[in-house]
Amino acid sequence: MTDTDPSPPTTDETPPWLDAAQLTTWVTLMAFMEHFPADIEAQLKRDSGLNRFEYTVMAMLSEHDGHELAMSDLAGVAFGSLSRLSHAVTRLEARGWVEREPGSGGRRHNVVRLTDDGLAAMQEASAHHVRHVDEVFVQPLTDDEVEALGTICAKLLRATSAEVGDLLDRMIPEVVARNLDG
Amino acid sequence: MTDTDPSPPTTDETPPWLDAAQLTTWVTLMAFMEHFPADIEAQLKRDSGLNRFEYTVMAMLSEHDGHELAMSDLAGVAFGSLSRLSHAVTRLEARGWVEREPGSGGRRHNVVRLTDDGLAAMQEASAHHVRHVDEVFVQPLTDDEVEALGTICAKLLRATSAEVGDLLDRMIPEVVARNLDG
DNA sequence: TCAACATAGTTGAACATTCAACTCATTCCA
DNA sequence: TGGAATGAGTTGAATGTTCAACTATGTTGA
Repeated sequence: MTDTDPSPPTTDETPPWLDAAQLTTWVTLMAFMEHFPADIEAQLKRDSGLNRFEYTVMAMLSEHDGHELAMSDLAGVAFGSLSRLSHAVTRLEARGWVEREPGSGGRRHNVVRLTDDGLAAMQEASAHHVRHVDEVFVQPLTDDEVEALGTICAKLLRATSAEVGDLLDRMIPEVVARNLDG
Repeated sequence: MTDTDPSPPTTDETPPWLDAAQLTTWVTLMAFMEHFPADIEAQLKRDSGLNRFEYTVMAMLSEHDGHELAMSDLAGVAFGSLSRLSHAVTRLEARGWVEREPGSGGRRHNVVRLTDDGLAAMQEASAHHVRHVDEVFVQPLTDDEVEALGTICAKLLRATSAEVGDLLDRMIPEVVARNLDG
């Protein structure tokens, strides 16, 4: 595989490292990945004692019919592994915010349901969260930037995993429908 | 505080939840924050047995004069807390890739230095990493998208923390200089 | 009908990060 | 000179995530 042509990149060989513009964005993105999620976590922890994953789990439950979802489906829409979800549900169960139930009907899938306390906690939590998201996401960006960010993240996500890309494509219309007229 | 005017938002009250476009991007961003860093981690772990933070620490050391940096400075440029860094350095030290040294000169700051083994490991690691970054970041995006992503992440970052925004502004010219002619 | 396999979920141990407590040197100023 | 206070760094316990092993149900096909 000794490639004697040093011209355009896209070969099997090591690609060149980033140019100035790419490097600037890459470093910014690294900083973003480190600090932005941590900021969201901190707000949730402070205001509701929940971490980001637990909040997402509760939010997804609260949006769905009967406030319940099968473990695997919930893991998918909350973007986590089944194991991570199982541990998280154990913690939420201990606080009385969700309960496990052996699969309704013939299905052997276990479902998780939000309790009344859980729903109340969720409403309280989301009031704070909405304010924070407004501050750190809605206010700083123009409409064009919001759109561009969505497009770019979707592309990058698809480059790392086609499955996640597909999951997102299926999920987004549902999320939008649930939130805008549910 | 019963607000009887349901018109424009930006008051002290709870802002409205996201519109369809914002929601689409927000969900995509949540998925991105969950999966993209995990994908980078997985590549580093698989190819070099390092996590993202450890890789960044070693990369920053390898770029600096004498391959050494004071703990606090290193924590800053690697975007982590001093405690996290101290634990990470303990792990890297155990593998013989870095060594601690009581502050050179009069200063009482401890410095960390990359060993020869560490530098070799880093060169091996970065060869794999460069290929992966090319695949999941450079190839999927146009030049305009790269630029837009940098701008947007910087804005969001600044909205969550002015300090991190400032740190980045100071850091980026240095990183670019070190990588393009060092 | 039985064995093999796949799917859904749980669990415990290992590991990384956070948090709060601590040490040690340095500076400030009284 | 001699404390407070400050900054740098370490440490151990608590928490959350991952990983691999495990259970249990369901499905397939000989």
